[in-house]
Amino acid sequence: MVGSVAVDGGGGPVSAGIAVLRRHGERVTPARRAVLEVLGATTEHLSAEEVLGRALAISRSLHRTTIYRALETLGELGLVTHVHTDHGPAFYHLSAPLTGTPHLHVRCRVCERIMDVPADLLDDAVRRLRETAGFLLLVDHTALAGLCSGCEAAGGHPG
Amino acid sequence: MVGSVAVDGGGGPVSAGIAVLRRHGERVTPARRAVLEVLGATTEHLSAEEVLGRALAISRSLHRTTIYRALETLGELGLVTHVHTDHGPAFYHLSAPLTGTPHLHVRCRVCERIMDVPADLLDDAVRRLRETAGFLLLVDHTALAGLCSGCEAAGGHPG
DNA sequence: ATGAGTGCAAAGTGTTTGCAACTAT
DNA sequence: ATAGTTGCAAACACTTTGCACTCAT
Repeated sequence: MVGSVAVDGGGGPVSAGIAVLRRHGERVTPARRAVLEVLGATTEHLSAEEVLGRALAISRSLHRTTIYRALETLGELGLVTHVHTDHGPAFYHLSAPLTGTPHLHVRCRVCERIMDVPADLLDDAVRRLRETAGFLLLVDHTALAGLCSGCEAAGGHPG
Repeated sequence: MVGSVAVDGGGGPVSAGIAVLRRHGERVTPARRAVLEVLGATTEHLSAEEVLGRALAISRSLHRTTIYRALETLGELGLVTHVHTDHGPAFYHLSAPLTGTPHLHVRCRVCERIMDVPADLLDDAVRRLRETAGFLLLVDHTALAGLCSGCEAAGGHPG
């Protein structure tokens, strides 16, 4: 059930997300509500495990599997986005239409933190690859790896 | 045991690799030899599982674990490189000093094939991120995802 | 001979699936 | 009422680890 999302109508990302669920005939369950609340309460990028941990504080009886399924559904509706990393889990956050701040991600190999980077960072690469190989780069679900300035200064190993 | 690699002395990547092993006091075992032969015989990018399959044709009694350990050792010596993908396994190939053809990788989300792309594809992004955030992008071990021209034409879903 | 390398079993992560029970509509 | 959701257990894919045994040096 793929769909598009409307911008936040003013009631905050949670109610905006719930409205989208309703509009698509999806049920509004405690699990989905909790996931929206968790992601709406932070600008961090959370792993499924972290979402579960915080969601339990809201709903108390949620299962890990349910979190994965809620994240999947919300993702299909365009409410939630995820980034994959080379090692370790995927990280989730509200998608740009809800937050209004599109961005890409990089991840430090040493401290493992996710950093937001400008949405147009890879535009040059996208254009080049389209022109030379006809390959359509989809850059938003993959975090490139590297060393943040702090870890590089500390002599961190590239891994 | 991190090390640097010498260019191929003319005897092909396998003997060059063996020379590097010796130079570093690493043992030259059937497993390591087989892995070098497998990767030296193709320009494809192989998963550990595929390396195992082909290596068994050479040596007959190798274990999956041993392949992972051989790939790790050869990687530390700079002989073998790997790329991570969003879903699915990592893919291995001889590193540029042995093959003489440096490149990066992208992967089609539909047909799952790995494609080589120019080594300088992300230079602009690397420079921008260094200048604006002091972040050192290490782009060589991560395959960006996308749609190859064939699968895009066929209406493939971005997944 | 001796310690690095191997085979095997087992565990470890992160994620998905099958199915009966539940609940939002 | 009833289909969509959930909880649980179990499987899944990929990779790593512990330990006794073997073989390259």
